[in-house]
Amino acid sequence: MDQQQIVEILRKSGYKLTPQRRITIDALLAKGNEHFSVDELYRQVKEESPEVGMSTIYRTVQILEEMGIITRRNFDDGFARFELCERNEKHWHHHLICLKCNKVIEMQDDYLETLEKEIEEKKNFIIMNHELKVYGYCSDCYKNMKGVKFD
Amino acid sequence: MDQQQIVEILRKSGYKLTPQRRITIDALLAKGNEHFSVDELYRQVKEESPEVGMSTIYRTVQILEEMGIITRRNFDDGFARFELCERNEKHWHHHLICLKCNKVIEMQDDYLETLEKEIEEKKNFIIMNHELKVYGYCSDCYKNMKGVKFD
DNA sequence: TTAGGTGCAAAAGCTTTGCAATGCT
DNA sequence: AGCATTGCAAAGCTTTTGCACCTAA
Repeated sequence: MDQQQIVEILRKSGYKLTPQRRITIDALLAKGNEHFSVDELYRQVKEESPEVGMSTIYRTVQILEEMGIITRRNFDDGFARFELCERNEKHWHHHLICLKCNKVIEMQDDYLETLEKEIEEKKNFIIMNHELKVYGYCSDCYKNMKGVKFD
Repeated sequence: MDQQQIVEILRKSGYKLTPQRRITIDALLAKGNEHFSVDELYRQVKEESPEVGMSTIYRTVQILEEMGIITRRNFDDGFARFELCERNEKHWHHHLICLKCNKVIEMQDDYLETLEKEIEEKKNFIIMNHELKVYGYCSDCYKNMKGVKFD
């Protein structure tokens, strides 16, 4: 997703393209695929335009989230973080997390397509993104585990 | 997990069993398997003991989380929610979260059995628990959405 | 007895909002 | 021109903390 596409989506939705919004969009595109907090975005925007207010960033981020351009992620560190959505190449977040060594194994595949269709039909819910965390034991830890093993 | 087990865990960890804590434990057990916010818990506790302070609830919840009796869930709606841990029976957490009104729709079904088998085989990973969050728009919000709609 | 727990109120820290001024379209 | 948008400051929110008093063990 590039600037032009985002601007187009805003226009179609009846939002005005202000300089502040353009700079904010630039700033978040500069983050690439990395997640960012509103404050981090604010500081990056301020480098180019020091007069922009924090509330403008919050309001812009709100709109962009609503439009499905960015998604909110939570890392339980006290503030919300966001990430650019890749709508066409699905960029889902699947993680296998080992309870013993805390290793995080990333899953590239999207196993959930069938599941999604079912949810959209049965629950009447428009899916924009999802996040799956699987907790358990990686093979190494399981091998070396003392005591009771599970199945 | 019942009151006695929880009390036992507290005792073993050197925490005192105060009336406030006992009432709080009763209140969260009354929530069953539903998630609850600290405020919801606070109000339930107040029904029985109006003099209990909010900070006591916060502090008790903190301890219970640390002991592994409850788990924190974040739905990005401004406050933390908690859920009783079920140690032995697998208790999956599936939630549909509306990006607009923050409504959380719980999914009772476990759609992920096939997926699990695949992961265990392909990734050589012993699954103990998982958590799936699906973000999108509930039907009401989607109906009233301004501008571009997605499919 | 005494270390830990409680209630209150105030502080913290992220986020939202009211309002007058400003600026897209 | 008309109405959305902005910046500022103030308010709102949940959550944490300081402190004097209390209490379970």
